Amino acid sequence: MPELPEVETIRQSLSERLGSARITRIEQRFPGVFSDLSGGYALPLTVEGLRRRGKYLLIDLCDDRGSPLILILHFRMTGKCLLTDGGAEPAAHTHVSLFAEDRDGAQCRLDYNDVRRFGRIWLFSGRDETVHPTIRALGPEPLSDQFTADSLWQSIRRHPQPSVKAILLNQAEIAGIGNIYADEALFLAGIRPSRRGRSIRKYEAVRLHQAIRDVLLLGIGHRGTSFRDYVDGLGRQGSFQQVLNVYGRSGAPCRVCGTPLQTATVAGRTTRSCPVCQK
DNA sequence: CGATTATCCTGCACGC
DNA sequence: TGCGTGCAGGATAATC
Repeated sequence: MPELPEVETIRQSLSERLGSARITRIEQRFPGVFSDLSGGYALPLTVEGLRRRGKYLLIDLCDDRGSPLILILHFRMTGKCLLTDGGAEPAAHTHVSLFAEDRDGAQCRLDYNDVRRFGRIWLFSGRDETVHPTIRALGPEPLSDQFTADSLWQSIRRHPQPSVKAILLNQAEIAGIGNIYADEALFLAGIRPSRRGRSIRKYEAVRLHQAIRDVLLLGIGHRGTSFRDYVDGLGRQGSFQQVLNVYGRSGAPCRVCGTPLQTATVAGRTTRSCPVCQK
């Protein structure tokens, strides 16, 4: 379930080698995962850089005629990118393979693998990721200056009825938070996930804003959370799962007060919290 | 119209 | 051991 820190780590892990590669061939196995321009481009495609927006990985490309293109990936739950020398056969459930050569002329291959087929890949002409309607509708990047305590406070005020967790998961309000980092941020902020937006006070929004930034930066620092499936673009696990406070710790003692952590369904998602530390 | 719920999809843990 | 069941969850469609 790659969220912002995982997608950022994937971006970093792929940047060095893929960031200057030339894609010579695209092989598509399972139809439906990848939607391209129906061949409206000329191979090879030169990679000009890798960016991220929310949970989306953006790969800037330039085709053989000099036309800019953008490849957009969303991993959803179990999507993975794996960059290898291409010696081994692609793993099971590999839906798309990009055959490429790196800066040194060495062959490499980027496999998109997704056992549950929830993830999607799009190829658009141009460089503007906002041609993708969902990306256009995304809220601020939580690690940018656009995301402030006041912008979070305004987001909460726009949604008095839904739970504060639902607001954090709403990509149109804040981009990139998923179930793991929502639970962790709410724990750090000392706020019960089921609290309705209308019950949140401004000082709590200020705390939550700081907690969101802290937990995302911590997640990136640990190179992501390898709780179940996640590995980066070179197949390496992250380590944030070792220091999670609540996610996946139902019934385990709270690291702060020792009370058993509780589980509930909030915003349609399994939600863990400390009944004592979170008010 | 905003909020909530169902749907997609497969591997794995679990109980009997 | 084998089999059935439920669960994981991001975005979107459907429904309330």
